[in-house]
Amino acid sequence: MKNYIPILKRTQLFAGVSEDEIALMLSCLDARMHTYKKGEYVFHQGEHLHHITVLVEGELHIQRDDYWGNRAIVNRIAVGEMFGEAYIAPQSGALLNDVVAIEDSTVIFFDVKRIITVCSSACRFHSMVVQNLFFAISEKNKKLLQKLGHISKRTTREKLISYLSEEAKRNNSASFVIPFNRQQLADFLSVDRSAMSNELCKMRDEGLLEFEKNAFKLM
Amino acid sequence: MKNYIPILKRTQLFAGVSEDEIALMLSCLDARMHTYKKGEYVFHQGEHLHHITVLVEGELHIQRDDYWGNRAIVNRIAVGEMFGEAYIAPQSGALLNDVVAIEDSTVIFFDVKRIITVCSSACRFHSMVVQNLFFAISEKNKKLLQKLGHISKRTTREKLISYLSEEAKRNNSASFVIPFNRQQLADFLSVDRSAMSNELCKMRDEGLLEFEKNAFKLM
DNA sequence: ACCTTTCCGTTGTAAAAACAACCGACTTGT
DNA sequence: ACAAGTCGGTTGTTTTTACAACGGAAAGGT
Repeated sequence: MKNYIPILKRTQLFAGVSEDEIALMLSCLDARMHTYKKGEYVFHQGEHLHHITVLVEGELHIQRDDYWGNRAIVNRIAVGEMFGEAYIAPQSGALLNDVVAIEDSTVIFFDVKRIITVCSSACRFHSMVVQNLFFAISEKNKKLLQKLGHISKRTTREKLISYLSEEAKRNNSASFVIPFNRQQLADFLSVDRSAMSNELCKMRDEGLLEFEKNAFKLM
Repeated sequence: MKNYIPILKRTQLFAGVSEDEIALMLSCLDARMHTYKKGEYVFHQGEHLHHITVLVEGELHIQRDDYWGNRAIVNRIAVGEMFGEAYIAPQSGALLNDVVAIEDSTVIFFDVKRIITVCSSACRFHSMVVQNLFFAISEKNKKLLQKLGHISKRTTREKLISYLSEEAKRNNSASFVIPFNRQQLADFLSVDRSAMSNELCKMRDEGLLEFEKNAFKLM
């Protein structure tokens, strides 16, 4: 687990905390590590969570399959990001989604109670972690609102424009690379892949944008 | 402001804090009250927030209008609920939505910095408020995920089934009353009102459900 | 080098949604 | 009591999407 301390240091959760302090806090927060093969499930719909999960290697998708097999990628977790903050309240019910490793992945679990219950003087940086978690959840909240902004658009074209505009803005450039292939982007925006592909090409033909694979350029 | 202390006591934010303690904390948290007439904007898209807003009277809608006038109700704030938790992080940018009073409303603003910076011993219950805010944001996070679950369904019927099923579950009954009229529900689910109305009636004719105004019964 | 798999664009068809327009019932204000 | 406005259902048309199926290019493994 110590190998991953440099990665933890760069996470939102431990921002501003030194590696030495993190090492000390690992036991204080009851940290536990686990690895998953590509395709393995980290969590299943219906489970009850009591931990914050930080991804230190690989990539996770939070996804939901409905009764008829339509898959929606609710979110994508990259190295350094975490999962489970939506379920830290005691009254939170069961997990609503599946969490799947789409690459070989390593995660570290932190006991929620240990985090939000400020412990003895042993953890001088504990309050900073609490504040970091605050900001992190708040940010994730905001991201969900943004995604909602995209998906609530009525047509595939509008969804694409909404998403791509934001990516351009986020990268401060009309050219950028998105972290999804076509199928994943379609799932993310909750539309049909072929229809979306079609719409993308129409937009390209109309001169709205250019793309090659995952690299886009807005005009 | 003191008139609303009983209401604050029943909010998530002040759960477990006595009215006397709340009264003491109001100044500690730099609480400020403001009233709005029906239709007035509490916040406009593009503003920067530094406060948590608690609604103590009336009703608010968080909504977004796109370039072409389509309105999406991102969320609905009832008395006792709060807004602004998605923007408490210092790196949070501008507000992405409008917040509108749809009834004459009264809100109380709390300075974010004052909340998350634990103050001196004067506020014995401060840490409880911090923990409450944690759970509240976490819960809101979860609600957004649930709404995403509805909206990411492909068809109007599926969205309706998803939403209504959840309402039934939440009320522990096949019969329940929803807090939206038809237009608001359509906006919430990001679909066309008439198409949705049509679909609802089809589902009724197929025996899937019954309804009268906002009262629904699933079969 | 060959086979397999994945990815992405393309096409045609059927289904569904958006849109516009209208009407009757019910509220609300005066 | 009347006028104006809101609300919800209905219908027909146009636009958009979902779905299924195919093929070529690229990637990956043996």
